[in-house]
Amino acid sequence: MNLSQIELLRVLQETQFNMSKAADKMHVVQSAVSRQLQLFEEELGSPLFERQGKKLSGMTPLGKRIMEEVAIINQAKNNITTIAADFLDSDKGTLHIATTHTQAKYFLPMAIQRFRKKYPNVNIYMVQAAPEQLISQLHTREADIAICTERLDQETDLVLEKCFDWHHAVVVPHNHPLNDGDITLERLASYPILTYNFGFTGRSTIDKAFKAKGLDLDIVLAAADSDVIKTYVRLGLGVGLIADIAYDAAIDQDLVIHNLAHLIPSSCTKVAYLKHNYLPLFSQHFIEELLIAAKEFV
Amino acid sequence: MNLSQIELLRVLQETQFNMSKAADKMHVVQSAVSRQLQLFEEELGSPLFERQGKKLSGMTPLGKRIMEEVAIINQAKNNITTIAADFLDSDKGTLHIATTHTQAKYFLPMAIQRFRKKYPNVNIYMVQAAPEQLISQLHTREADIAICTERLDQETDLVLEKCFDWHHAVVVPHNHPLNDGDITLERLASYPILTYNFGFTGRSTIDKAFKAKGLDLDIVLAAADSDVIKTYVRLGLGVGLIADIAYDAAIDQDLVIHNLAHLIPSSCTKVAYLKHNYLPLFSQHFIEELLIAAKEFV
DNA sequence: TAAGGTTACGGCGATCGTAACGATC
DNA sequence: GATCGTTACGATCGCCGTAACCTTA
Repeated sequence: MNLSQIELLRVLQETQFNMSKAADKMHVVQSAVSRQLQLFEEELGSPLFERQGKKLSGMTPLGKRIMEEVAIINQAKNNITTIAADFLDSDKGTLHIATTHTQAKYFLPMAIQRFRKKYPNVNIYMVQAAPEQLISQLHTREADIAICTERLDQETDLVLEKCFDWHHAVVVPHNHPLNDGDITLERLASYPILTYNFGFTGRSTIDKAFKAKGLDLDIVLAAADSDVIKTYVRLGLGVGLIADIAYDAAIDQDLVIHNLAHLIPSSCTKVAYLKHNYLPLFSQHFIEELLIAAKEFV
Repeated sequence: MNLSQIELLRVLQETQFNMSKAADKMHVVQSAVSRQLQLFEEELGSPLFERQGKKLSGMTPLGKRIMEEVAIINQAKNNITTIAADFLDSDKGTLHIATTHTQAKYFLPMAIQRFRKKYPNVNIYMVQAAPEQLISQLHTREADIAICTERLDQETDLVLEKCFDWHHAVVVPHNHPLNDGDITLERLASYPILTYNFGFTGRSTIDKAFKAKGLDLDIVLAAADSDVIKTYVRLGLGVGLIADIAYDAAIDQDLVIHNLAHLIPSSCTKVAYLKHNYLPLFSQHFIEELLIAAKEFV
């Protein structure tokens, strides 16, 4: 048994058991992968993968159990290199942040600006993705830190820290009838709606609130991006349901915002990272910066 | 980085940083160890060991931190081979039990006899040691399971399961004056005492009980072994303070036993094994057998 | 001088890449 | 025939062991 065999198992899982792709990822030829897998299975005495013909089609019960240990080993191995690098020079490195558009544009800029000043030699990569992909990016180490609102709570192998609570809001042009009188969910539902894609930026909370009142929404446009929504609100397509933090008082003067705190439950933006995963000091400091920025942000 | 380097770190720790001994344990020559350590430290970029001249004298802060990950990797690696072997044939293997004399002689026989019947192909090795060594034997994998009374509670990386409670008792010859009238700690303290070595079989509980009353014990003989104590009680050296479970009604007819349940707090025999350490099915069954035997035992 | 560690060097074997072949869609 | 995997074979490079040397108790 050796570490490349252990890593191979992880890569095979990531490539859905495709040896050729795994070979590419590991920078070796495909036949090397084939042989190493054979050797490893031979050493253990039983197959780890189910096979259909020659292709791998899944994992055996033994394989699944062993993957738990494999994941532990890979993480500890990565920790060793990270810890050592951090010890050598804790001001240098790379920070991969996975987040959604709304957070990247409205919440993160302040924290990132300050962080850059403290750590000019840290490269920041911002990975934008849908919330459901953020978690898998943590697991595949494409991202070190994930920041978002949805879908983080049920994961048991993540460390979560709350940043700030926010509410949804309506944005409409100045001449819109919604600007007169109280706003209710019923009134809102009578207009064409522009809001986030499902799974984005508290969309599930929106749906739940309307559903609880038996209201159907006429969603004419769904986007991952608050700015896209605002653009089409300006064009008169309907009323925009966005995060209140996505309204910029300076730029969005041509739109009127009405907070829906009393109608739709608040959402919470959180930062997440893998449990048992060593984060370099600068990453830990970035999280601190984030929490400070969050307090000022609300 | 490779697995033998990881294992080397563990072995170096076990040998108190002696490369020559580590080389022996790993079945390679000493120069190979020297080079592999150099290579590994070079790869990480900083030394893991403190040095006095050429000799290793301790671990650097970095080294200590990295040893945590090393321990995780080694354990997971061992788990992989154990799981695979267990999957191949779960009725075969080796069980290393570390325990003290009292448990081995008076508690374990029944459980072991039954276990042998179920698993005739499992080799049982009984490692006898002082309680304080049992834990380190778990860590070094000299033992899979430890059974004893003392010193297990504060360890956070062990899984503990309670077996049974027992009390201390006095054993004296038939003609001894203690056989007449009530027994008190004060009366006991007026006789020469024979009991366990410190650290063994609830000795600390005994000391605490007498100390609480301000009594000094005149200990004429301390042994690790209940039978040694009984032998010298028979020779008239004094009164024996032993575990009640170490009195065998059939064999010890020439001695009178008085239970001290009302004078000395009870002790608890526990079974312990490493957290996150995969135990083969037969080992898990042995523990179950142990718990059943414990219920019948009291 | 014994015990512990380093360095240089030669040999062996593990593992890789090339390449030809087999299977499955 | 494109994709995916296996097997055979030659070459290379990593790692070990031998051996000579260094350092400290």
